[in-house]
Amino acid sequence: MTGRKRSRVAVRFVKTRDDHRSETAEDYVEAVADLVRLHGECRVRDLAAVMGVSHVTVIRIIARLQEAALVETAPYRPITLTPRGERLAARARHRHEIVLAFLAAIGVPEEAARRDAEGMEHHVGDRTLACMETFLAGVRDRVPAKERDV
Amino acid sequence: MTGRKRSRVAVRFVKTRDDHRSETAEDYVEAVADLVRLHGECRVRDLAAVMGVSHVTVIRIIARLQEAALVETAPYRPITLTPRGERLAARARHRHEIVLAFLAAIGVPEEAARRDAEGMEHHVGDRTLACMETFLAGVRDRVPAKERDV
DNA sequence: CAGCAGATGTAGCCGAGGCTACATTTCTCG
DNA sequence: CGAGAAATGTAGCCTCGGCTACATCTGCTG
Ligand SMILES: [Mn+2]
Ligand SMILES: [Mn+2]
Ligand SMILES: [Mn+2]
Ligand SMILES: [Mn+2]
Repeated sequence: MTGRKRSRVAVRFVKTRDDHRSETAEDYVEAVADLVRLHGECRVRDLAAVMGVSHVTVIRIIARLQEAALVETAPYRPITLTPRGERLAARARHRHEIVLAFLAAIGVPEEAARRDAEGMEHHVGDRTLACMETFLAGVRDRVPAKERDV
Repeated sequence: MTGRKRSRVAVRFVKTRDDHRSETAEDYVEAVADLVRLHGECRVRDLAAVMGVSHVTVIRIIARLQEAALVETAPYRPITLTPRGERLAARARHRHEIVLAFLAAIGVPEEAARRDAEGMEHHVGDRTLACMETFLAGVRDRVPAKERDV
């Protein structure tokens, strides 16, 4: 390690920074999908309220997501997902749900689980996700649906 | 004025952004502590190698951490932790170790666990951390040290 | 159907954290 | 001792994602 190039350890930090680069896209398409499902349409103001940022921040981010062909919008019009956006939203939601259910399964209280899952989800790789699913399946086996609450 | 109608959901995203603001400090003081323990001192080039960034990035970040009274350094000299920095490093390492051990305990392979833990750790709140520790204690109970491997 | 309120867009600021290119300092070693 | 290499620092550029202030558009409602 002494005075060498990029250490083996560095790949972890590079991966984490990479996760963060995709995080905004994932959270936004997920939010767009939710808003369309819940309110029929997704407006800039809705996203601003959900994400807890100003409408200006939303506008700039949406512009980039349109560049990336994840959303479609026109001036003063609602925001919709492209097929690519839909697919990303579905993947993001699936992973989000598993992480959330997993935290609940190990006993984390509802609200804390929701809060921590929002950040953790973006760092959960395929292997970890698979282990969470296996764990959840085990819990379901041991405790049949009838006896579970929530 | 713009963000008056912040939804209840927004607190999760605000919390996640907050986690990210403390992330750099946590990872850097942890790395400084590790390097001092392993090599006797921590130089800019070591941090650059470990974090996988250029030395310029390290210099700027270290300057900010010094502002925050977490590290101490002088031009062309090694970097050390202040008492505050030591405490933060200890907390960060403790949480990091638990998250890593927890992932291993649910069956995530070594390298994947190390990679995912590096990002996940910063989003693990006290409640979640406590649940992970409880889970680990349970595993240790059920499978005594001698029979555990991997 | 006109005006106004609210939604959306634009301009321009900020800090964090990436980078390259070049300047300066330290330190090793012949 | 005194190069020259390696380490460190500086200048200046970039993107991302925050923000406020102000401009413009849309859609209601009186
Ligand atoms: Mn998220
Ligand atoms: Mn993160
Ligand atoms: Mn760490
Ligand atoms: Mn980390």
